[in-house]
Amino acid sequence: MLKEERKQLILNEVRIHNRVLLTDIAELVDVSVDTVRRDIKELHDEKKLKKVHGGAISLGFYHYDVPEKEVYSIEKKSLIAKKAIRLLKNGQVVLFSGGTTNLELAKELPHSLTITCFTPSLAIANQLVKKHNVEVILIGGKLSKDSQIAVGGTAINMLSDMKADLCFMGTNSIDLEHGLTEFDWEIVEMKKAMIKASKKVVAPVISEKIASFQRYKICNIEDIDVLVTELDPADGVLQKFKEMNISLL
Amino acid sequence: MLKEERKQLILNEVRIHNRVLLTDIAELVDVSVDTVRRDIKELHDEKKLKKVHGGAISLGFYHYDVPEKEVYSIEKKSLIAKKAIRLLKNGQVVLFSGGTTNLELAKELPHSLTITCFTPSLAIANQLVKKHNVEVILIGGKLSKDSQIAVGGTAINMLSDMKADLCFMGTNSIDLEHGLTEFDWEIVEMKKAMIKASKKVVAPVISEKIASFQRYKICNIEDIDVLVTELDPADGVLQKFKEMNISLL
DNA sequence: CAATTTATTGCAATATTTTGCAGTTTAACA
DNA sequence: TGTTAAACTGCAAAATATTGCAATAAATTG
Repeated sequence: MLKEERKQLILNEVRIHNRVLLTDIAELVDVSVDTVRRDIKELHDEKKLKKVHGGAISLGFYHYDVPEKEVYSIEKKSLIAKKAIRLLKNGQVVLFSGGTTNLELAKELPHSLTITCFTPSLAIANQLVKKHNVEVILIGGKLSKDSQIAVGGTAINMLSDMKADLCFMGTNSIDLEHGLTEFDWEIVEMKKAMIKASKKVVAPVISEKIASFQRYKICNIEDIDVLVTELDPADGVLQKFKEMNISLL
Repeated sequence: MLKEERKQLILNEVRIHNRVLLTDIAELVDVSVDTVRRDIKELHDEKKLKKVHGGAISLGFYHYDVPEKEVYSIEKKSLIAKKAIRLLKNGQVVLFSGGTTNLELAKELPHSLTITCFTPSLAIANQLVKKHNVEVILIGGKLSKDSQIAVGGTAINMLSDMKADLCFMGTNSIDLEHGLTEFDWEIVEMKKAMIKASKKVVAPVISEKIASFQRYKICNIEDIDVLVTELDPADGVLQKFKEMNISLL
């Protein structure tokens, strides 16, 4: 393994977990702790992370402290992303909605994957363009200020002209009875159009969002084909979904 | 095996695996490591990959989290931006092409300004959404990898349905005889459509780009209404433009 | 076409970088 | 304050980089 590669891996680990232990990395890439220590020292000098006793932590984490909850949710999202990526195959056309879980998914897409991605989300497009083998197609329209997602007629029209193999539908609220729901009507319209434009709908969600609902409905639970959570598919919380014939990951 | 063949092979390996080892390539194509090293050095100089100790890694991989690339001659661009902003009035509809000068313009837009901005550029949209009183409308389409601008039929269609008050047309080459020119045909098509979609065309350009031209033509000099440079409007370089009835700023 | 230049490639000598190890020092924590 | 894990130092082996050079192939020129 190249040194630079190792350094990238360390940075990525820090980004996902906010901290790394020298010993973990050493074991992971099978080099001595000394080497990892030197790598981290260099990254520290490059101001890419903060070296601490026993390992390193992310710069952002150190300066303004992220609430504990947030840290763990990044790890959960990363796990969900890794699971969801297993659904992707070369040559597919994929539609990404917005949301932080989908953002993590976009970040962690392997560079070797050759797919075409449609997205109305600025943040996700920013990540996708970094992947050399991913063709990115921006869905245009008025940018909703808070979610940074293109909404409105233009965007929905563009969606009506396409059919994706897969849609990663991020969501804030999912509930057995109420289905997928949102509080912003413009976003609801977009998401409805996205579901219509896809053969298969995948919902990557953190388990804490299960059994919550908002004002406006996007779709029924049955409209979801695959549910990806950070939990084990055998977890009790998910069994009702399984009974409704939704694949779990 | 030809040298260029080898270089293509190396690039391809990097594209797929995100890294190559000198020794692997040397064995694969049966040349000495010295030769491979020289090939990789050239590719590095061409900025096609990043040479590292023991091999090379892909640029995208390396720049995992470096969103902001340093802008060349930022002071001049900032001055141009400040001048160009004087052309804006509340309530206007403005079209932004890509380019670093336009990016600087987007960054420096005052928060008090209430305008509607259309842009096919990811980087510029990123800046514009930060301005609370700016409504941003993303022009969708296939994202060109290097320029990060939406191009193609969808984007051009969207432009054909609109009329902006003003268009900030960034450019790499401007010349009295050849007009505005570009080397990428897809971008040329977009820029043509943008000019057609605007009542008034403003070209913010660094003076060093004056009197240079590329392969493909966007428009004639006369199609430009206002030329904004970092120079004093009385500067000798600009007088020919004044004679052609172009406003200087 | 012959002569000359230029580009490409491999090799050898030397320099530099990377890495792991051992010994010592420093910092964390109960 | 003593114990332990981690950090630092210097060092040597291995891998990689650099440089100059010579042999050969390819292109250019008169």
